Amino acid sequence: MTQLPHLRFEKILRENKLKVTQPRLQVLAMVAEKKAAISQPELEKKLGSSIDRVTLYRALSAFEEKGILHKIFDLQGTATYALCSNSCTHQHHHDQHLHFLCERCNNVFCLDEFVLPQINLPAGYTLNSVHVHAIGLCPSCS
Amino acid sequence: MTQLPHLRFEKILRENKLKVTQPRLQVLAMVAEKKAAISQPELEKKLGSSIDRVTLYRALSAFEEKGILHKIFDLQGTATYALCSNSCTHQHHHDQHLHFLCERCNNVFCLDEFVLPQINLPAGYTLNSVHVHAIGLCPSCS
DNA sequence: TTAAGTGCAAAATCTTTGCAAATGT
DNA sequence: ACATTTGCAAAGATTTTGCACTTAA
Repeated sequence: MTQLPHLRFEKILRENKLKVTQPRLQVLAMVAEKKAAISQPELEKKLGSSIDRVTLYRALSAFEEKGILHKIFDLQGTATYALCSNSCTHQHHHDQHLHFLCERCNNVFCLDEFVLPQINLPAGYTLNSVHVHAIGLCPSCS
Repeated sequence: MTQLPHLRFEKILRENKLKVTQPRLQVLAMVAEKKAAISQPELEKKLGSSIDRVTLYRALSAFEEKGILHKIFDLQGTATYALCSNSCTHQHHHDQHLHFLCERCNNVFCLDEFVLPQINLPAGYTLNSVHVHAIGLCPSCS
């Protein structure tokens, strides 16, 4: 967290046996830069023609597969991506997630530090993880 | 609930100022028939060529707009649709929702009757509604 | 050196739009 | 009779695939 971003991303890529390439570093930097989760179209717009659309798709799926990013669907059903926090181990990754979806600006915020409540299910269901989407207005839009 | 399905759907359509047409009745019947939420591709497959793909899209968006169906995104991000329960007023519709997403069969189950827990948010956020996605194995897959 | 990753072109999906014909009230 | 809805064709958007060239290790 305190190291230079560039080195941090290199480390993440190496740890996941992915080659360190310009496109991947650019995508990670752009995802990290925004406080909220970012969608493929938004990334594409911001990256302009510096990397190919297909490369972006492939980078995002590789990152998702490795658990570097996690994918959240916003209110319109568009996939958005956010860096998994440091505390987000592979275990934890599939566990608790609290996301806030703003109805006005449509941003998705990950509130990892907030603990989720217990969920009770009918008999017969096996529970593996819980995703909570809180919907309303974010601080900027309130 | 006790009336004939066909009449029930006619009533729903009339109440929402939508004309009672064959395509709409077919879609509603098919959604009601399945216990889990159903996706557009699945509906399209089941309906075969009896109604046009475009008509299906339009029916689904009309129903969603009127609050007749609600839309849930499954684990792959595909939109699925389920009938709002009778107790699902326009108010309530935007409130509490507990959905179970099965990792194995990928079905989405609405567990409307289960009460959602209280969610605590950081200062600055205005909460309007909460969607909980419980993920695991449904009774058939457990 | 060589396996992995990139970019381009093209295919495959998925979703929307325009408009004339058909249908419900 | 008239506004709504449908079906078709076509456009637009999104995502995936194949393959030759490039690049990181």
